[in-house]
Amino acid sequence: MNIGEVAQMSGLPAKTIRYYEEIGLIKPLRDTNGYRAFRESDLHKLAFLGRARSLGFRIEDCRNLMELYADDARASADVKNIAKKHLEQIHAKISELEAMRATLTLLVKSCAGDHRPDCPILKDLANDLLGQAEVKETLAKSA
Amino acid sequence: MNIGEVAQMSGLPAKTIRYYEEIGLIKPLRDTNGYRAFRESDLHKLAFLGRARSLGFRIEDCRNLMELYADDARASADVKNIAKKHLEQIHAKISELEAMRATLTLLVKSCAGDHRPDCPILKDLANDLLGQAEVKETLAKSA
DNA sequence: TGTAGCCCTTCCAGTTACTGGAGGGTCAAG
DNA sequence: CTTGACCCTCCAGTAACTGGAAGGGCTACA
Repeated sequence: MNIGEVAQMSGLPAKTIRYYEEIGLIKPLRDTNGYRAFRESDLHKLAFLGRARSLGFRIEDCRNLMELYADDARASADVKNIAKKHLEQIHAKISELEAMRATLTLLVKSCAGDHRPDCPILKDLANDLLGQAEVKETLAKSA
Repeated sequence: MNIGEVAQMSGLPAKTIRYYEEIGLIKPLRDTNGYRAFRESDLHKLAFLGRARSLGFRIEDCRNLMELYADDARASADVKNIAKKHLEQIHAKISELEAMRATLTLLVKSCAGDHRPDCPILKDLANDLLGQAEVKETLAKSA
């Protein structure tokens, strides 16, 4: 199979597939004309990678997961650990984003959004630091 | 003020402050010894940037927001639009992450996590593509 | 006056996971 | 024989920093 076919079947862009080869995730054969010759096992790996990436696993996690997949003597605990750590990071990211969302939602609601310059969003961005007593002191000292 | 002090007060790393100067977000003066000499207005801008970044605004949004902040004739609608677009992207990202979380949570729960190789997580990753009828057909044709 | 230690400078490289594009071979059809 | 759709490699760019090397400046203390 040429790269176009595997791209089609795996849903990954050809560019990405070349990149995965470059970083050693797959090792397709080569035809005499220099074209990559993908075996079914390569396609399988690409599918695995696509699925893992769509679940947000980082490339290095994907590499480890593929190694575990290939290792008949693996312990499922190793797989589970990778997944659990990833899940924790997802939790953390969601929390972070939800905090942003909460603040931004309030700010957007409170802004008139008309032709006038008065804007609670800008006020919030500006009035963060310099109202703090600690910073005022520091500034006073250094003056 | 030297960069160390503003770093302290703004909570931003000195490296980041230098970077912000490099991309033109701030323009501190220079002492005769070549050290950056920050005014209070620079510190104010850095605080603004820090706050905006902590709400997840991209640098280019920050740049636009700072321009609007400096423009007495701004329309709050312009600010609100930037914030609304950003909020939408946060929504989208949260949804994406929540989908991942849902799937991963199930997978992690279903994995024994012991010394045995059997692992539903790896099964899920592997059994995505090659079970699909469409791909089977394509493979059959090209064989 | 020397030197230790911390602060500051610039510049270069690396991070993540691709993506776009230039410049140029290959192949199948008409 | 040319046209168009493939394929190749290599280089650069993305976002927003971060780390580190190499070197100069400043203050304090012996």
